[in-house]
Amino acid sequence: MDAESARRAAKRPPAGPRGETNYVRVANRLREEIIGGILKPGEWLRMSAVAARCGVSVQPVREALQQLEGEGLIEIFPNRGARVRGIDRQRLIHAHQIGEALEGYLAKQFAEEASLSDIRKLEALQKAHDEALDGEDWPGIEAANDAFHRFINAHGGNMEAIAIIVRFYGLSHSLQDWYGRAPRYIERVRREHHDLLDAFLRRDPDAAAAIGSRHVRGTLEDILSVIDEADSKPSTG
Amino acid sequence: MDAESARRAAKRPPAGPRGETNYVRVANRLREEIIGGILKPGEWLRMSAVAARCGVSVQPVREALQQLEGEGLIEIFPNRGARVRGIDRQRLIHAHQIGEALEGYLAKQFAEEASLSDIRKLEALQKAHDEALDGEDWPGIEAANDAFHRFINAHGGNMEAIAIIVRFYGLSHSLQDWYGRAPRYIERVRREHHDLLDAFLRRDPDAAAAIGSRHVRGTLEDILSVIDEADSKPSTG
DNA sequence: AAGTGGTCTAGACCACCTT
DNA sequence: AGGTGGTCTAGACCACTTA
Repeated sequence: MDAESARRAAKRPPAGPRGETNYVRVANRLREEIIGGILKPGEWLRMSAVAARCGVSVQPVREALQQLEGEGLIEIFPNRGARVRGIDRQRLIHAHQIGEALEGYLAKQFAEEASLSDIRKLEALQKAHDEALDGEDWPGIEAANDAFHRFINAHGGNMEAIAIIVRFYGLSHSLQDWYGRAPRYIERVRREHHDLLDAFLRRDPDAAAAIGSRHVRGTLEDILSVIDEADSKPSTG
Repeated sequence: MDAESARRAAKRPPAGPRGETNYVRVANRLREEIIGGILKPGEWLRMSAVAARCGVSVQPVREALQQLEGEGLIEIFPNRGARVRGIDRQRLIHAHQIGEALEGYLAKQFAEEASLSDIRKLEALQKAHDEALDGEDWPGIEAANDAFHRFINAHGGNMEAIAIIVRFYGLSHSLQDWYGRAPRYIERVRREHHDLLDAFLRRDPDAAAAIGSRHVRGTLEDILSVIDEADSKPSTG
């Protein structure tokens, strides 16, 4: 007896115990697995396999996949199948250009509109980042870095812009384990965060925009150099 | 006999004559109708009705709707239904902020990288815009304006950024019939296009970025003032 | 020519709302 | 309770790829 039959025989708790439907649950699960790197870029998603894994029929899976394609996470080839969208060099560059434009804009907006107490809160977040850096606490570094940028970006309340940025970070998230530990990268991030804070305290929107943009551009350059290095000597495990 | 039965009885031209599947066709059709303003913001989409209208069963419609939700065009409430996403004031502002950031960035990039012959082509596009303006040829004005901006934005080849901008223009597209004909708006657009061209010819990326951003911001301000005006005296038909 | 796997339909099921 | 309309499953169908 397979998992599905067992589930169906087990009375009737399968369909949404709460307000959740199956296709939403499947979409959430696949989204997490893609962003978390469990499902690798380029990997094919066979619908019947996903359906079996989630204990549902194929149709809710199809709907989840359609949603994820709309979000840009996978690509569906009609009558062929679906696979996790790869991140080639071009797409990485484009994503970071978008991030450059948006994070520059949002940093400028923060410089114009943030209160002094907002800036103090941001300083506290950066203090946590500095401490994680000093302790070489890698998960802590990533969390503190995310918190720092999220505080700036979310300040104006533009949820749509944040969604775009989050999606773009999600893209390169699976790469962070590679490039994220280079000492030069780490120290550039620390310095630029402090430069940003200075610009905010000086109330200098143009400087904040320039630093915010350059911050993202620097990340792209670091990633590309790590990729190129790995390409030239693929022996390194 | 209903339309669906008739279609199925008619031999076998229903399923994709080419490489097109039904859910793709339905998604494209709904997307066009939403962006084109045929389906109004806030309107509910009953799945069985859409299915009947497109001559398919309800399931391809569901998949199309999931995709459109992923793209942000509609919102789906599980077990309730789907409706075209409304554009409230907040969302309009947020969309234009994103456009401001991206179009500024792309104008800067164009100023840095475009060849002289590219700029000459852009001048020709603006000449067409000017002539449409002088002739008060409203469809021509809109087409020429789109062509002008598309030429700048597409120059760097960042398809993802263009997709975001197109989506954001699609949002306010249905409003253009209202605000688009105000003489002051029209003349501002003409002047700023020429300012952009000047900045490109001077090879001044920073000026191009500033003008490109202000161009979008000006559009937002015009739209908001028209909306506020309509709000304060709703008698105008 | 068979196999694999995506697509579509019909109908059952069930959540939510109305009476 | 009944109605409306969204959701799910099973199986048929078909496009595309193997021999």
